[in-house]
Amino acid sequence: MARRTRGAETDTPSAILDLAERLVQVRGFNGFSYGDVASELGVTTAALHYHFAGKAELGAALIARYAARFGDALAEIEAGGDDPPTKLEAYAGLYLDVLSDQRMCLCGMLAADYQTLPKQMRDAVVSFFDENEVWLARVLEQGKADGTLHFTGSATEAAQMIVGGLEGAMLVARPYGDTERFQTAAHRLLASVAHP
Amino acid sequence: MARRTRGAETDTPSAILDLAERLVQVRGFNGFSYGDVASELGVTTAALHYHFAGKAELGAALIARYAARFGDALAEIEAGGDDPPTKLEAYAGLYLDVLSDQRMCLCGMLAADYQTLPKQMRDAVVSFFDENEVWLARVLEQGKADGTLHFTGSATEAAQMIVGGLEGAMLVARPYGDTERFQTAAHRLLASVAHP
DNA sequence: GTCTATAACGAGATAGAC
DNA sequence: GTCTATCTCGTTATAGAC
Repeated sequence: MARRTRGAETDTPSAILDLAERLVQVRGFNGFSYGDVASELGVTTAALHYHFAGKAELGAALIARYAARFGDALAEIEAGGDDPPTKLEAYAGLYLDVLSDQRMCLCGMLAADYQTLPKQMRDAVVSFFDENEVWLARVLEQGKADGTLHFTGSATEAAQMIVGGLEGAMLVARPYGDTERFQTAAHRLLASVAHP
Repeated sequence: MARRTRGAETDTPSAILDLAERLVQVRGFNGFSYGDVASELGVTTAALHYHFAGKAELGAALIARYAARFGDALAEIEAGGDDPPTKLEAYAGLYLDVLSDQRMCLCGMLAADYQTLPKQMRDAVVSFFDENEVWLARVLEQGKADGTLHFTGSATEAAQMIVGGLEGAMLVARPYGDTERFQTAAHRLLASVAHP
């Protein structure tokens, strides 16, 4: 047969990215190796080097795919046409989905590893946060305009607090293995921009 | 001469802990080696193994010392006798001090590395967060009682949000190299338990 | 208490066969 | 596109001299 049309993880590069993504989200960028990915995939590390020249390139590809997927999810929320408070809930839901899979946000994890990352990865991590904050700030402005949200200071500042707050809630919830803990914190964070 | 009475970092074990602590806070537990500490200290790795049997023991000692120091700082804030809102500001100030030194909170960093840590370290990380939350919850209760703080839900839930929020604000602020960003987020977090 | 020496292993990477 | 084989280096750890 030729090759699957849309089966997502049938090709090797995607399978590598899937495995490496999970490993980074669970163990950190310095906590996994080419060998880990190769053995889980049932190939040798040489095969990995064929698809991704080195760990830096693999890491950069991971962030690019993750950011694209996250961007798609944001666009989908936007297209939903719900009111701003509901959009914020949906946004927090994206984080909850990741945490429910026992993972940390990829870029939150890489933020911890930041000082050890190759340049290309560093810039991509910062861009991820920038994009999230721009999207959130827009939703917050919408809410302020239509009266469904109420907060002091700039929308950007509020957006930065929400991104940091959600990342931190994930970070701390994981050692406790407690998604409830995340949800409670997330609701409190969102409530802080919802009440007059 | 005999040996310094209180010069803090004159003895080798303390010097090892100081260097290792900074390395973990900057690079993560899987981002530094005995070799890094040894070369910075000007000794061999064999000398390190004399003082700390292995990386797991060194890591456990790091958390124990860090938690003790943090506990002392909390007791000092408590002893200050300020009102609850001022105590919360002082608490956030502890995080700012760490971040201003270009470091992540030791236990926040280890929370990211959690899945790769030896058991003894895992338990100590969770205990650190527990102690912080108990202390914060007490301050929040005080504030609620004397009318200087106002929040919905339990004090423990609010405390968990604050700890997670501050850790996340640090986590994200570091890639930006922006302490202002942390401070703005921290003030917003504290404001969410301060206004009626 | 620190050193030299060395063991034992794992990690990232490459060359060249198939 | 994947393999075998190999290289080089870093990391943790130990034995024994000083």
